Formats: sequence, C-alpha cells, structure tokens
Amino acid sequence: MKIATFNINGIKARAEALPRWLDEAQPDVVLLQEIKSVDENFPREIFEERGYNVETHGQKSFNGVAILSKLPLEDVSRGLPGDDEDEQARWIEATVIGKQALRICGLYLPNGNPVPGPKYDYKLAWMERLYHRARELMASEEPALMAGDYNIIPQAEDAARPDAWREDALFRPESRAAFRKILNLGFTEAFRARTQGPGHYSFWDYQAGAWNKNDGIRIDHFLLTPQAADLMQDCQIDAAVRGHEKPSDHVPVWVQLDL
DNA sequence: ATGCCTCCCCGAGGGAGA
Repeated sequence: MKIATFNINGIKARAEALPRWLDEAQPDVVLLQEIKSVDENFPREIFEERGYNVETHGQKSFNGVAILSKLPLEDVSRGLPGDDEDEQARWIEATVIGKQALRICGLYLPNGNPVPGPKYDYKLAWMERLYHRARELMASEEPALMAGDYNIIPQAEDAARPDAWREDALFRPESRAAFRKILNLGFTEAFRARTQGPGHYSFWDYQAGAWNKNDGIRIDHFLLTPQAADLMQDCQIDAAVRGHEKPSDHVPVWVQLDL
C-alpha cells in the first residue's frame, strides 16, 4: 500500500497538477494539506472518477485537510482533540481497511511565525495536543501513522541554509524539542529511517529561484508507530514534482507499507 | 531576506504562507 502526503497549496490552483501526479504516482492513499476550500466546493469528482473515496475537513480560504483513498475508509474523525475553541481545519484521521487495518492521521501543523507572538504560542499549544493524540496512538499498539506538513525542520541537515532559519518558528529550539518529544514516544520518522545525509527537501519557496538553487527545507514527514514501521518497505520524496507545470511549493512524500 | 512569489478573498489590494 502506497500512502502519500502532499501540501497542495490550494485545490483550485492544483486542479490539473494534482490529478496528473495521481495518475503517474498511483498512490492508494493521499493525505492532502492546505486545500483552502470549504467541503462543499472541494472538487470530489476529479478523484472519485479515479476510484478514490474522498473525506474532507475544510474551511474558507485557509488551511484544510483531506484524505483520498482507493480502499474503504472507516471511523473518520475531524479536528485535533484538546481545544473545542480551535476553528482551524488542520487534522483528519480515518482507518484504512487493507490486509489489516491502519489508522491514518493527516495534519497541517501551524507555521508559527512570527516568533515570539500568539501564532507561535498557538503552534506550541497545538504540538502539545498532538503529543497527547500521539501517545494514544502509541498505546493502541496498532499500525498507525501521522503524516503531513509538520512545519518543522528537524535538524540542520534538513535545510540548505540552516543559518537562515535559526530564529524561524520552523527551526526554533522549542519547536524542534516539541517534535522530538513526540518522536521519543517511539515513532519512526520514515524518511530518516531509510535515507541519511543532507540535500533532501520537501519544500522550496516560490521566491528568489529557491528551486533552481535547491534552496529547500524538509518539513513534510511521516511518523509511524512501531507496528506500522514493521511494515515499511520504502519512503521517498517526489522532489521532481517541484519542477512540473504550476507546482505547489511542497512536493509529495510517500511510504510503501506491506499492507 | 521584517519577503524577491503565489495563494486566497473576488473584482482592489491586503493577509498569509515558510
């Protein structure tokens, strides 16, 4: 089973590039971030005619997450628990029924800039809520994963120019510590379990020719419970997608699981 | 680089992103 995460930066803007990538990459499941659409306006037909079940958790203009799945989805849940006041659509989870059940969680973690400020406070509070959900998934002792745009640069080697990010919410020590606190529950960061060293990125800014200079950062991640990590056969970043026509600023990251 | 693009709102130009 091939499962991908992809921050598409607007479903309307990606109405051609996203299906093109689906047809070529043939993922079974896709976790989408930044659909920037309300549920009613999400173009489900584009995906349903390709055999995907579609579950969305959108809002007007900003954020918004969704799941596309060629396999049946059960027990869909929207919104990260822990704050009933939180209006931002950044979390969706469901169970995919393959050879065995897999719980999948799609997330769009807050950017957090500028630092300091209310947006950074929100980021750290959101990560604390994420920690609690992560601990429940770990306690279930079942195959599960949390994937999406974490807006976290885990290590200096995950940025082409780490010094440019030192004071940024994506690379601040508090942000990285909150990410490690979740990892240290026992999750496997799928990409780093298979590929070491610098030069692997999942985001390149639209500005200043970042893609042509390979001035990127790696901020889209898969975290697997031990039971899911046991099933991992591959994890790759589809970096070439950044060079396609009318690209998102992020590219897809995917795992192959023996499911 | 406290913003060089691109997205969203819509029908101008400002907020947000990372």
